[in-house]
Amino acid sequence: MVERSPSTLDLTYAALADPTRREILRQLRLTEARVTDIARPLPMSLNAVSKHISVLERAGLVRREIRGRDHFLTAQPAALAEAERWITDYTAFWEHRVDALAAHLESRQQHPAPEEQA
Amino acid sequence: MVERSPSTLDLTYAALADPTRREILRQLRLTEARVTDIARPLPMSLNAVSKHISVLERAGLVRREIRGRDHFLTAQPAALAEAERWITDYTAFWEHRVDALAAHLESRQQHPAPEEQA
DNA sequence: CTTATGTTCAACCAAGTGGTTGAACATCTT
DNA sequence: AAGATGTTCAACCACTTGGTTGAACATAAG
Repeated sequence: MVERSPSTLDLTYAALADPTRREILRQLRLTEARVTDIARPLPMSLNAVSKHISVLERAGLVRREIRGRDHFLTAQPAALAEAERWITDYTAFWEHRVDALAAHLESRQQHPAPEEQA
Repeated sequence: MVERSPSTLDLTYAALADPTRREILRQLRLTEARVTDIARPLPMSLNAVSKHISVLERAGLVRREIRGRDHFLTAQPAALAEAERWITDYTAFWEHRVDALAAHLESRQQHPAPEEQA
């Protein structure tokens, strides 16, 4: 019942967990686009797309610039940095362990410890 | 109503979107652990933790090995590869664009010489 | 055999998600 | 002013999620 507000990392990963939202981001790699432009190729209502965009916006992955009645969206790839770093740090930890294991095995192969057996 | 089954990427990002599950993964960096071991430091019931572990398992991020009554969990960092690649590919696209823009501006500023390549 | 330990299953609940439709609001065009 | 276009807001719905409790199941230990 503590209901803390979700962290940036939570929001980012949750936003990326939906294929429609990833598709929207992919669409925004090329250029900015209006809500309607983004919705056109997607197999759902404009309102549904509008909701997806809010999720992306809340996660900081997309920024909105209102010009007249049009809302132009641009992707904010920098917002992915934290999410990427979590994974790379995590896997880096493993690569270190694998390296250590490899080094250990190699050293044992070259100078076999007498009290251990393969 | 088409209700396709969620992709691996969906499952992975959804699994990472919860701080409890990230904490579980962090705990499993060091060594394998039993469900009870994982649950002990967490501020929720064992059953809740059991559910979180299922989510991680369904995403392939954790593997379970049953020995007697104990279920030993090990992290599977390789399962993060696809999720990481999506982000790196995405941001790489941007870095390319930024590089291209920088090169363009620089070449225009410096000289009519078309020698780009740092 | 009986009891304690480790884990899941099942039912429940409140809140969130991903979609819908219909209305409202804002702005551009005629 | 009137109409068309772009977008959000609000209500609704089915489903999922993250938590709970209580029971059941599986195995280890006395």
